[in-house]
Amino acid sequence: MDFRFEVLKTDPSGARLGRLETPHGVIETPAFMPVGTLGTVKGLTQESLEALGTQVILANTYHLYLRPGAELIREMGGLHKFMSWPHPILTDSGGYQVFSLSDLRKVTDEGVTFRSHIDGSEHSLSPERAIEIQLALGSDIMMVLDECIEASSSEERAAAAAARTLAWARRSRDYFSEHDDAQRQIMFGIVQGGAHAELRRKSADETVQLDFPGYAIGGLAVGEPHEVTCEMTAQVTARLPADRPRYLMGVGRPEQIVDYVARGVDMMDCVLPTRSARHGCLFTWQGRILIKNACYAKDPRPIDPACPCPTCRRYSRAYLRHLFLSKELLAATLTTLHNVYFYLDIMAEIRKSIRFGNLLGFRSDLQARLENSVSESGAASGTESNR
RNA sequence: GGGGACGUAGUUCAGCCGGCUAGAACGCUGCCCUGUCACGGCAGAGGUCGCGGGUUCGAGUCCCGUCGUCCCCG
Repeated sequence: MDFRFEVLKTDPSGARLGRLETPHGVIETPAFMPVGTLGTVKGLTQESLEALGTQVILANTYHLYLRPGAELIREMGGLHKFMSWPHPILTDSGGYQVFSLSDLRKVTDEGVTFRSHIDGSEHSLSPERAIEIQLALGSDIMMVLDECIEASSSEERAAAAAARTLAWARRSRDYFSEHDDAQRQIMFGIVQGGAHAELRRKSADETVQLDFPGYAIGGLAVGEPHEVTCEMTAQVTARLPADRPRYLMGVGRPEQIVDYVARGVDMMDCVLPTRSARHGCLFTWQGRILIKNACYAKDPRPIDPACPCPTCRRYSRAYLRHLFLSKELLAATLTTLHNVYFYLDIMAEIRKSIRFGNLLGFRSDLQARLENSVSESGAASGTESNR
């Protein structure tokens, strides 16, 4: 096996500095994984991702299965080769689509039946099939198929989804162990349990029994308050083995990420930096900028004067706003470049602060900076960064 | 000189035989986005219907005048 995870240092907060070796390279943790659902981080080239220092990206089983198809990607030599990304890739199983495409699917113990959002055709995804597809894609880390539910779900509903996810995890593991000929991939189990602490603990314990090389925490940040996300995360990480990576799925905002890391999370992914960029919301060390706002029409400054990213080195807010209002493609590219850089930068700072045993200090600094800028009414304040 | 069209939000236009609290699209302003169906979603501001008379219970809608724009014929 070319996989190895090691925790290099633990911060007083509970945060962990680590490294996850994969056949396609090392992931320094805590890590943020930009989302590239269809084998592309929308708006960016692979060269750009590399230049930004992206360690690992996330792709999606359900979407790639529908188009261009798992077999095609296998024939093309696997996803790494197909998309020319020789670095680590994590594939989500399609479990989230069980949740987000809810009006197009039907869930049973056997698996999920979907109607394609592309052409309406019917497809079924079983735990085994999800692994089979991910074996064809050849991702470094694959996820078991799980059932993600609404944050407001009752205890009964959450218990049922957790039980089903556990049963699916067992089937996934068994199928994987029988079909993993190349042994170049690993699989993570997923903890569910809704917003119910007792269920979260139970799901964590039972999933750990199945002995996965890493564990994900799913079904959070789907509408519940941040404090609840933190509490559920803490309940779970307290029960996960310390020597395995933990992946909190689908989070989060920059200031929230620190809180998750402080609860022992090693990996995260989120569409926020990429989707928000395409919708004109830019993250900076001084808070968020809504670049479409009129106050930036004649603003010659970059998004963040302290940011060394390719966009901030060269382009003004006024120009970016113009690109946005004109619906130019370059708007998405330049803003995504910045937001992804910012997220990776935050992670680098987080790792640095853990190395110094001071994540909580970093956390309060960040909080203070963000609050300061908000009180100056967000937008046009010309404050320089103190980084 | 004669004849004919048209003048309604910033823009392009809808408003049938008179009953509207005058609409749409785009634009404008603001907000949202958390394992991506979605360069998307939501909300808001903005009009004395060219102007002046008249008919009518009631006129953006009908009549007269007037100003403006455009077209056709001399």
